[in-house]
Amino acid sequence: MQSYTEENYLKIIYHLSVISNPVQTNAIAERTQTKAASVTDMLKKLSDKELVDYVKYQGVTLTEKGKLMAINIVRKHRLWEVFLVEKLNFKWDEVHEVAEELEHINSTLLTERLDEFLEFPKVDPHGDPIPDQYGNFADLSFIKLSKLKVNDKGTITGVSEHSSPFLKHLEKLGLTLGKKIEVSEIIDFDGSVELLIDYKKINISREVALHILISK
Amino acid sequence: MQSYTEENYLKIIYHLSVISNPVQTNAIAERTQTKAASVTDMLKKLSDKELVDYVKYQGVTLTEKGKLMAINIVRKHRLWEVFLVEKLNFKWDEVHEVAEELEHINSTLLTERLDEFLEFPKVDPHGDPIPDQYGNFADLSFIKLSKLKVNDKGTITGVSEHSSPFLKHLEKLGLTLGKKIEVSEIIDFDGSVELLIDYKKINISREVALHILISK
DNA sequence: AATATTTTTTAGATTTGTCTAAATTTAAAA
DNA sequence: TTTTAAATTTAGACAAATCTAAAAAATATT
Ligand SMILES: [Mn+2]
Ligand SMILES: [Mn+2]
Ligand SMILES: [Mn+2]
Ligand SMILES: [Mn+2]
Repeated sequence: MQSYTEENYLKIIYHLSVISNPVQTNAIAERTQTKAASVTDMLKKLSDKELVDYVKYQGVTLTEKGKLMAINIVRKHRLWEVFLVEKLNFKWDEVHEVAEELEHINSTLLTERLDEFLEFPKVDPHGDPIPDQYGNFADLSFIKLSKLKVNDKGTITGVSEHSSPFLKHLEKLGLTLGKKIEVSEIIDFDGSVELLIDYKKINISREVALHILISK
Repeated sequence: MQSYTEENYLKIIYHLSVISNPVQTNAIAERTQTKAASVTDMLKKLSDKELVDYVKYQGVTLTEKGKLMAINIVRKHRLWEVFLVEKLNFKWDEVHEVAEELEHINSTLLTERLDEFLEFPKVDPHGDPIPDQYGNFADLSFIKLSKLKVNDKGTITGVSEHSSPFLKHLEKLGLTLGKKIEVSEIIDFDGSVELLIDYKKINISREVALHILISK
């Protein structure tokens, strides 16, 4: 049985692995809001438990066991986020802190029943994929519009924000499901994106781009 | 901000206050599964925080502040139990441990939205009253089945023992919330009670009768 | 009232997760 | 290839929550 703290480390290492592998001490320290020395202590502990492969001065990689645990925490986090938004009418920006706590409730029955209750959602309110109980992610063939580069083309296949103001805004801009778009420019200043749609150029904020899902 | 541990102490002191006031160190130690010495340490800490009035060698009483905190934890515990049973199809003997963890999630928004989602339940799956957000309990008038006389009638509205074996036993006997019963005989020999339920006679031990709550 | 028993508290130690400051290793720059 | 800088680890300390064993206080019993 892992402590709340160990679980947070595992999850953070999991997320950081996507960017760099192995994961460095300082990167973890920054995310956990602790000091490098504390991280070193924890890495030794996780290594003793065989949840990470740790090489002094190099960094850590999750073992298969550690990875499964991390994915399970991510699974719970995202399921709870769906619950909060779909059932309790939280806004997409209100769910994170609470999910950060709920993800540590350990009960397989609870997790699986929650999944069922939510009708097995594939993505969370931010468009992030929800792994199944075995740790497998459905291959989602869409990415956030904000991840596209200049000249990339694609089709709008979903949104990861369901609020009325947001949807109305999209509609007004002509950004509806099935529409083909092309990124014509990305403005460094504010991260906003210029799109080509229906032979017209429009500009959307980074905030909006983050919640539009694109498939190629 | 209270720690998980402090919250558990507050809740336990609250429950024990009903039986004896002030609450004694050993009683708390038994409930928290710790030693008396540990309890003494915690009582000093809670006293410093003005959550309890503590008199050496005498015991503790919750302050108004401490009592409100305790009631809020009880509120969350019972709301989550309702959620688990009503929405996730948990059985009434399966909810306790999970609620024991969920009760520590601190988010007013979450608690109030959950209350609303559940349509403001007045009692939990065991018939225990759910306080409102100000700490007020609806006046529920029930008595122990063991206090009934022969020929007394009533409806099962709660239980005062939440262990899984006990609850499963009741279920097997058909003694669930809402069922109407009548006392047909009280056996002097062992204090067991003969009941009329669904036109059938069943016999329950005094031990069981002590933990069934009846309203007329 | 004196003695025995129970209850509670103190003293000192341990574990977990954290910190600061100093030492060490690795990486980058001159 | 030295020298410098950055990243990481060790050493030693601390707060929270717990423990055991011994001392002290409150109750109960003769
Ligand atoms: Mn967390
Ligand atoms: Mn999310
Ligand atoms: Mn608890
Ligand atoms: Mn209950």
